[in-house]
Amino acid sequence: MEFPKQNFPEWYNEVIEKAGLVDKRYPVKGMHVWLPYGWKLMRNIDEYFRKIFTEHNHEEVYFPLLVPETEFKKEGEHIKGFEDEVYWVTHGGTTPLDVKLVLRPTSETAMYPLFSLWIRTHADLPLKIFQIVNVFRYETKQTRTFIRVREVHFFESHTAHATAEEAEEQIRENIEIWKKVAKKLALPYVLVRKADWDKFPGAHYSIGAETIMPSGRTLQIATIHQYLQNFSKAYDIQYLKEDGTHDYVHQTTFGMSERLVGAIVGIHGDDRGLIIPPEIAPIQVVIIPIVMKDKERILEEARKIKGELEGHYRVHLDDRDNYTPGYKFYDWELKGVPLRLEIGPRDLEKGQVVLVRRDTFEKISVGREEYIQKIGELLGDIQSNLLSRAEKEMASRIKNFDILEGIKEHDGIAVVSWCGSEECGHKIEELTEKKIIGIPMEKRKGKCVICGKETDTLAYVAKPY
RNA sequence: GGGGCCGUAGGGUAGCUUGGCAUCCUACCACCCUGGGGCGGUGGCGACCCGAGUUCAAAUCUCGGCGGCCCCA
Repeated sequence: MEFPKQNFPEWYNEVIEKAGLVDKRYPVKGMHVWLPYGWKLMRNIDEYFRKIFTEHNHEEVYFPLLVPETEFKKEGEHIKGFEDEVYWVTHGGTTPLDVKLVLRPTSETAMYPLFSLWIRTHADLPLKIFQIVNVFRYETKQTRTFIRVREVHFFESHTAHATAEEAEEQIRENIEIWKKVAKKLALPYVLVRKADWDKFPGAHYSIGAETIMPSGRTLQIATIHQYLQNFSKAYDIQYLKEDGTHDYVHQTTFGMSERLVGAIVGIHGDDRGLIIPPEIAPIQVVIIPIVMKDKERILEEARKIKGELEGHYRVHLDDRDNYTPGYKFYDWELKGVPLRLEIGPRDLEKGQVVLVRRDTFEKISVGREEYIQKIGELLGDIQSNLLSRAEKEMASRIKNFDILEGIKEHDGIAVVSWCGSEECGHKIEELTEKKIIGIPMEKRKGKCVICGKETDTLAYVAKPY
């Protein structure tokens, strides 16, 4: 690595390419190529989404990429929020289309016309589906790999319920799912309710999971939205109740994206490169044979070890002949493999292997009779260590402020009392030159930093990506 | 939204002011030598973002396009 992590923007750009996550040279702005190693990481995350949402009674579907303009424009707030940043398909070949098509920026407008056909009676509810697809947004701001891109690898779940209470219950369930996801990825976060002017276009309210990157900027890594009947009225999604009357369904969504990879890179990495949490690492253990005179004997032993570990862990044997062990150490550290296993002549003699942790660089010699189990313990320990040290780091960047002074310079989240009015909210944003990224669940008595009114509402003020 | 910097082999660069043979490092290929923290040697392959203009001549100057990076709002 050429850049230290302190130099975050440069470090970030360097590590994602050198570690083999993406190739940014694709000649369209805001779009990059996923390389095998990076794609495997993304796919491991996707697989977890499939598992956890299936356990929570969601079913996977796939809707088309193109949405007709007529459907896209049905919900007023939604279209206002997105019309400036969608890609339009205007021609079929050389023939102009009668009805233009948009590349989905998210799939509400693709799905809900079909929801209207699928949902007839209360027996059809709740409906819970998800899909993992690419969405397109014509970002006008500076693009950043994983963090702000024009083609986004996206997860979205959509639910429909009979009552507002059931939709609220779904929001609570989504939060529980998010907690599991965050643990799996070892990501620290805070949950906030978005300010009214900042909620998802068309939503009744929005909840965001926000984390803090090393630059001090916050990154929204998951969003949960309560729509109530805002979309069902626009798309005429009605069901027949037991009493014979009709009502519109109540809807929620949950979205996550490749930003999670950006967060993992930024939050866990160090001066030597990536550190990938064991739970989702493409390779959990890399075996490096230290081959000297006994080349064949050691390689044979390394292959045997690989065979022994394969049923338990995701393991890779680096038997490249043209590189020295030292080179391989640096290489796999850059790629963030959580655990390295060295096997050389000395170990062979003693019937042991050497294990080296990526998070602490601790070296552990362990006998062959117990090493399989020890690896499991170490991987678990690395996972929890990554999370706890990231949580500590994040907590140190969240600071209370009684006055506006100092907030501008604070690298992280400033917590202030706020009366909740849009007027005072915008003043806070203007004076601090930052944004209210949301309202924490936590309440505390105080006086609004702008108008001085008594309040128990707090605001998180930060510079978001 | 505003400002600035930039585009030369796979990657990183020199050359650009003052137009004329494109520099070095790395990677890659071949052979030799090696191996518990980025081995070394010899030889080789490989580039001026795209388009238009000025000119005898453009990496270099002018204009446009595409793309990248940083900072500020």
